[in-house]
Amino acid sequence: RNRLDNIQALNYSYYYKTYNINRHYMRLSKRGEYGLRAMIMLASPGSDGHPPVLQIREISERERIPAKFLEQILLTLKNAGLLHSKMGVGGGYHLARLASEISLGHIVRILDGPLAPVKCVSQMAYEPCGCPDEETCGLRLAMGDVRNSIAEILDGTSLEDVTRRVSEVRQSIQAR
Amino acid sequence: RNRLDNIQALNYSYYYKTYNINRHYMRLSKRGEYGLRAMIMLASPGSDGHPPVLQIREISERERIPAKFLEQILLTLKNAGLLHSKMGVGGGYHLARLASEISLGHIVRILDGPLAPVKCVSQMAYEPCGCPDEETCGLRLAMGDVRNSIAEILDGTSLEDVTRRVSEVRQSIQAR
DNA sequence: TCAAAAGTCTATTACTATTATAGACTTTAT
DNA sequence: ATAAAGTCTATAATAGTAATAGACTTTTGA
Repeated sequence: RNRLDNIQALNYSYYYKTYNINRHYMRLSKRGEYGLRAMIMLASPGSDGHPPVLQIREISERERIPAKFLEQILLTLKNAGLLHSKMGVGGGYHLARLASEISLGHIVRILDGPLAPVKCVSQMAYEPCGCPDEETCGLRLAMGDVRNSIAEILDGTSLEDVTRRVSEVRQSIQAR
Repeated sequence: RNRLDNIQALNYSYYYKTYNINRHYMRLSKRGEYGLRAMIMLASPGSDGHPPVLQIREISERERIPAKFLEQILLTLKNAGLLHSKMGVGGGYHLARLASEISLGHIVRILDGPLAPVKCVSQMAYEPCGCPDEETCGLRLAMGDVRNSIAEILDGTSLEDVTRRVSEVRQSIQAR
C-alpha cells in the first residue's frame, strides 16, 4: 500500500495521463523468469560434462530467488514432466530430459501461459477477442506475426542452445 | 471476487501446481489492445480516402470498448502527440500524423510500457535484473533475441501497413 | 534407529496494478 | 442558450502475482 499511497498523495488517479507507473506489460512474470533461470542452471554441465543435480537451496542462493517461491516453481515444472527429483539426504532436482529436448517455449508456457499477445492469435489457448470480424481484424493480423516470431524463437531455442551460447560468450571474453 | 471464490472453494491455494488459472503473461493489456484497435480504426481511410474524425462514442460502440475507459486511453495517446482532438459539436479525434508515420511499437510503448520480456534487455527502460553477471546471463541472451524480434515487427509496422493489409485481405475474400 | 537433509503439499497473506465507473467541468457549433 | 463533444480528477471493483508459513514425507547414514 506504500506505493499507492505515495502516488495518491501526489494526485494518484490521474495517472493514466501523467505517470507511466511501472507499466511493463508484455513481459515474463517473476515466476517465469525464476523458472527459466533455474532450468538454465540445471542444464549447465558441471565439471563432469553432465547436467547436475541441484538442491532448491543451492539454486535459490546462487540466483537470489526466494526459496519457498522457487520450491513451488520447481514442483510445477516437475509435475509438467520437465524435472525429476529425489527426496532425502543427497536429493535434489535434475532435468527429466536431455537439455536439447527442452525448449524455452515449453517452460514459459507452463509457468506463464500462452505466448500470444492476444488470445485470438494463441495456438494453445485460443479465445475469440470480440472484434466484429476476426478474419479482417487488423490487430489480429499484426499480433499474429508477433506471436509467430516469439514462438519461433522460444520454441526453437533449447536449454542446450542457451548453455552453449553462454559458454561461447565466456570464451570470447576470456580471449580478450 | 467470483472466480477467486470458486477456486478457493475447490482448494484454491494449491493452484501453482494444479490449475493454470488464466495465466497469460506475455500479452497486451486491455488498455493496449483497446488503444491499438482505436488507432487502427482512426487510421482506416473513409470513403474520401482520408483517415476519419471519430467520436469516442462511435469507436466505443463499434469496437465494444467501455466508453469511459476509451476516453482515458485516447487522452493518453493525445498527450503523447499521436492524436488531435476537437471539442464541441462535430468534434472528435483524428490522427496527429500520417498513418504511415505511426508505428504499432510506439502505441504499445505509450500504453503498455517497454516491449522487452525482462527489464535488463529493454532499450527504453533498462534495469539490472540481479543476475551475477549480465554479460554471460543465459536468460538475458535469449530474451534479448525475443525483444529484438518483437521490436522489429512492432516498430516496423505502421498503422498504414495495417490498414493496407486489412483491405488486401478483404479483397482476397471477396475474390473467392 | 534416529536425526538431519531434502522434497511435498496445502493454506494464507500482502501487495499491486488493471480495469472500469462516476461526475463535474470546458469548449464549440448552431 | 442548448446540446454535443472532449477534459480532468477521483474512486471503486477486481484479480492475480509474489511471497511466506508450516506440517508432512522420504531418504541417507552415523
